[in-house]
Amino acid sequence: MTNNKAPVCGIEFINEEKVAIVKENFPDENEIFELAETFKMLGDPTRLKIVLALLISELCVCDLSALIGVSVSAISHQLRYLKNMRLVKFRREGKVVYYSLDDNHIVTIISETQKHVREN
Amino acid sequence: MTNNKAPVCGIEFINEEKVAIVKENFPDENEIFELAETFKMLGDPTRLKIVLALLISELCVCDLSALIGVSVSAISHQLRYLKNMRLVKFRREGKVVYYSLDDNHIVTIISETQKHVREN
DNA sequence: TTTTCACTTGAACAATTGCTCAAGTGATAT
DNA sequence: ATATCACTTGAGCAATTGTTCAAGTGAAAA
Repeated sequence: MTNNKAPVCGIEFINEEKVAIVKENFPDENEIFELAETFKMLGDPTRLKIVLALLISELCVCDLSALIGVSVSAISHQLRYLKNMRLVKFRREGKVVYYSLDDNHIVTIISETQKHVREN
Repeated sequence: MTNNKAPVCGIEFINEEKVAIVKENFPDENEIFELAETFKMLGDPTRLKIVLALLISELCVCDLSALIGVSVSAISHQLRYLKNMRLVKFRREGKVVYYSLDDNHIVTIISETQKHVREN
């Protein structure tokens, strides 16, 4: 089954069997999409800083703005994103809204990735 | 030191001390940037599929194109990106270029993130 | 009730991203 | 030499992203 012509695109499959084996062991499309979504969520410096901060302590929007150095509005937009992704939760105390992490796995994901960047 | 006026932006710091403590325990700007870069790299479905595939087997550009269902050119562009990020390496065998993973940590990062998406 | 404060929200905008297309490279086959 | 094949590359383009700005909301103080 090696070196057959693909009828549609005209590309020769160098190794159809290998491709088939990989396909069998592949996560389903939906899981891949969710994996990518999770990585994308952490792939923006502002959002990552928010998560890193909340990893240490519960904080209000104003604190996060001062700490990270971007506008309250920008922080709020990103917090909504993270809230929709169910990574953070919040509680209201008078006028102040406190955000905290609503996830157990993120610590491990981040520390594993820290190992990665430190050893490269 | 709580509830002081910030002279510049007019925002009240709800908790300056807490912000200071977080700041002390924060990774430096450069590490945060590299962390975000790593997550961003895995945050695109096409690139993630390439990595997931190479996690199983060494493959050529043509195989990856057939497996993932995007053009050879698109795959090649993403492989260059991943090569620059030193996540993949390649070897030439005649006309065919085989790509494989050049990283040990990525397996752990991905499987930890799989736990995350499966339990949410 | 009115004002103030902490935050949210939607629109708008520039910057970035991932793709396609067409041309180009390097290695083998003819 | 010439052609073919596997892949690379740069330009161009539509879609997405992260931010700002201005207006709006909800809670508490005046």
